[in-house]
Amino acid sequence: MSGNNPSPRRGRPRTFDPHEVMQQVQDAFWKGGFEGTSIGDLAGATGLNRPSLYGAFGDKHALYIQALQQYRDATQAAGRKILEGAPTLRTALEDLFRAAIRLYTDDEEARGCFVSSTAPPEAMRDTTVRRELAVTNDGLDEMFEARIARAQAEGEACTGLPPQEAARIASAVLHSLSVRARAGASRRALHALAQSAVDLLAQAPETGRSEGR
Amino acid sequence: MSGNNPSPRRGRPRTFDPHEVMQQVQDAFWKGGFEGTSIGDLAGATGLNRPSLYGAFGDKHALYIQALQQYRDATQAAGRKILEGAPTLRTALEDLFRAAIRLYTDDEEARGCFVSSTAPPEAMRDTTVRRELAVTNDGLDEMFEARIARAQAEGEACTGLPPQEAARIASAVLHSLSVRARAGASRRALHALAQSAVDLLAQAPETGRSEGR
DNA sequence: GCATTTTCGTACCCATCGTTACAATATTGG
DNA sequence: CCAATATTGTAACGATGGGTACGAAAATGC
Repeated sequence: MSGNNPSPRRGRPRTFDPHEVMQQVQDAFWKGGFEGTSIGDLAGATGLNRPSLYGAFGDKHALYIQALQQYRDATQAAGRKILEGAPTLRTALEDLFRAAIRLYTDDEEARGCFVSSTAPPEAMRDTTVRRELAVTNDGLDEMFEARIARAQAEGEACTGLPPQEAARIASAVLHSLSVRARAGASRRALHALAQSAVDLLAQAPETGRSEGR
Repeated sequence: MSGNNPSPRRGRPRTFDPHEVMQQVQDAFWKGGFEGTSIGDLAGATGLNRPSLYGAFGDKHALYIQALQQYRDATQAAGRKILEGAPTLRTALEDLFRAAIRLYTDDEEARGCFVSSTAPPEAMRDTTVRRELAVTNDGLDEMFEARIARAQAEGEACTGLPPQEAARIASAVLHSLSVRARAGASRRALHALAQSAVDLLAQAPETGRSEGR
């Protein structure tokens, strides 16, 4: 309560903010993948030198795993907030897909989702990465399922599919948006796919179908 | 007509079949990705040495591009045949997704689709890879669209979506099956996702929905 | 048999990789 | 002001990366 610094540790103080550095590490891995990004690239992206990275976060593999986790925690928390904040399932899905497309095509760069664009090549030889990838996918499924179950409880869902299955279709759309964004697809094309999926997953109850647009 | 060899070229003859070697190259890249697979790995997988690989196919990048193209040509030709051979859209999609799942989980290995598991990390820095990825995605979309348009022409489709949009949802399911397979999802889980997608995309015309299973 | 052509295989080149030793620097505790 | 502690930056290590030079080997054409 008295000092402003919560823990003034002994020794020379750090000249960087670990969370900010991890964000820059994530961006570097996002562009080049795990194997395609060297420690030198990470040092350049963060502004600090190799030994500092090792001292603060561990080796390259630990750095990458932490980046995966930080990305998953941040994006899925934001996703849940978007889904919960929308009044209807249709607008919830529209808002979430719109946010995803913005994230996947930021800075006019075709970068896709960080996890599903960089983790798969490592997942076959690296069981830790594979587990992180699986946890990320499961998190997406559960995120959608919670919102779809709520819509059904409110007498709104009209898919014909149980919430768990509809949720996995929604995750599938995210997977596809990522691959297509990474391939350079236009935002217009990505939005078209998202809108088709919304039409399929959140058909308005009273009207037949394909009324909203 | 006289000689059995069509073109007995001069010089020492090759001791390998280029197409078979390319298949082994593809398998090696499939497991480790582009950056994660060294020329030494390729030499080990094919049984021939580095200079022979260079002489026959070019450098590592050219090797990878050729593997991408060969995979796309083979899988999409097989996919078209499966789709066209099925009597109804429902069975067409079921057969194709079943074949994809078998391909993605071959040998009990969680390998996913070769292209969408290995190309994305390179696609941001390598425009050739990005183009190959885009061409592959477009090919998938067109493959599905042709079959869905035929179903609609036969008075069968009942999605409410135009064939082009429904086709892109079907491609999205393939993208997701690949990521999930690479993450180690069980075949049961993959088949469940595929079945949900079929129920959504190929609802039987007379019955309401979710009748087939 | 001999020149020509193509492939094979060893051996090597240089750059870069991930990682770490070590000395200099900057802080805290007393 | 001095010991203790933690970070910083340079410089180096061994290993491995992609790519290639070059002579030996195996075929054809004459």
